[in-house]
Amino acid sequence: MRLTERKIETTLRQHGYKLTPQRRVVIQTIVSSQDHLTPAAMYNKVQQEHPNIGLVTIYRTLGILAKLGLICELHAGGSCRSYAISARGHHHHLICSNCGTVVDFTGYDLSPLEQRLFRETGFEVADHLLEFIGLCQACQKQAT
Amino acid sequence: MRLTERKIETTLRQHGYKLTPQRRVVIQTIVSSQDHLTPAAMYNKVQQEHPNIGLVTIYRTLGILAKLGLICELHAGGSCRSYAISARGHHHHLICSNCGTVVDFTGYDLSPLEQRLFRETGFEVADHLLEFIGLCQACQKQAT
DNA sequence: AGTCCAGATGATAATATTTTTCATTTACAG
DNA sequence: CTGTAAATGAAAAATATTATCATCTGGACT
Repeated sequence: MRLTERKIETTLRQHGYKLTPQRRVVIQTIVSSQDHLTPAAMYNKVQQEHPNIGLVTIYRTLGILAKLGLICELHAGGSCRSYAISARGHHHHLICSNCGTVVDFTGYDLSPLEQRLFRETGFEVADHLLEFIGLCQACQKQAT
Repeated sequence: MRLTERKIETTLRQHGYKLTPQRRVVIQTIVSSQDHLTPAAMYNKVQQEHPNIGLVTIYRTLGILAKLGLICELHAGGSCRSYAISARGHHHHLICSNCGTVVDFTGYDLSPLEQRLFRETGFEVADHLLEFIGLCQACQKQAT
């Protein structure tokens, strides 16, 4: 279950951020996008309807949303500054290498592995990065 | 077991790349480094002993080594253009968020999960990205 | 050891990306 | 409605990355 526009706006306010029209546009754009967006890609999308919104605002807004955990930074696609709307709770991502579609999944627990790693290496694992790259169903058909 | 200088040099030759002194320096630097290096960081290291090696060469060499799978691109650290020497065969990384040390580990198989994802989402998974971020033993003690 | 040439290098320029600065505007608490 | 702290856009600055090109060199071949 992905976050809704409303939920994101509430969270922003709760953290003392103002809800400007520009921020609403950025939020709406990322919520309604199935794939992940770089700042530049989002700027292009946003420009079509709102030519007065600057790239800097996109950067700033994406930065805030990422800091609050409302959007997720993806690495497996081309760019490393690429964001997708977040799901509630802990989850991981499946990314289509062809169309960029991002699908979330939950229910995979890495803590047994983290414990193994602690025993074997002494590393105290604090976080992890897990993404899958492949072809979504639609793009598989297309390739046939 | 990490790749050795010799193994990397052999592979380079096998692929038709020349073994220049500059490339030797880059290889030696990354092989002897415990942590991951960005092009800029490697440039700084290399500059101390070899002030005549240009940053462009660092970029080019790291690009080649990455393409041949001799070094691994890491994302979990600060930068997304950060490389560590590769281990033989399929493996994953543990990265210390404090000192940057990279430890490889093997023996963790994600294919059951990939199969589950295929059943549930229809995604045909081709690759994955798995990194762990935490504190290595030395940095844990230091923090105490 | 000497020759040759595809490939490599470094300097420079060009391009792309991200962050800073700052005067002006605006959301929203009171 | 007002005051103010925060946000915005434009421009500049700082970083990061890639392309161009004249020159140089590793290594295959004698």
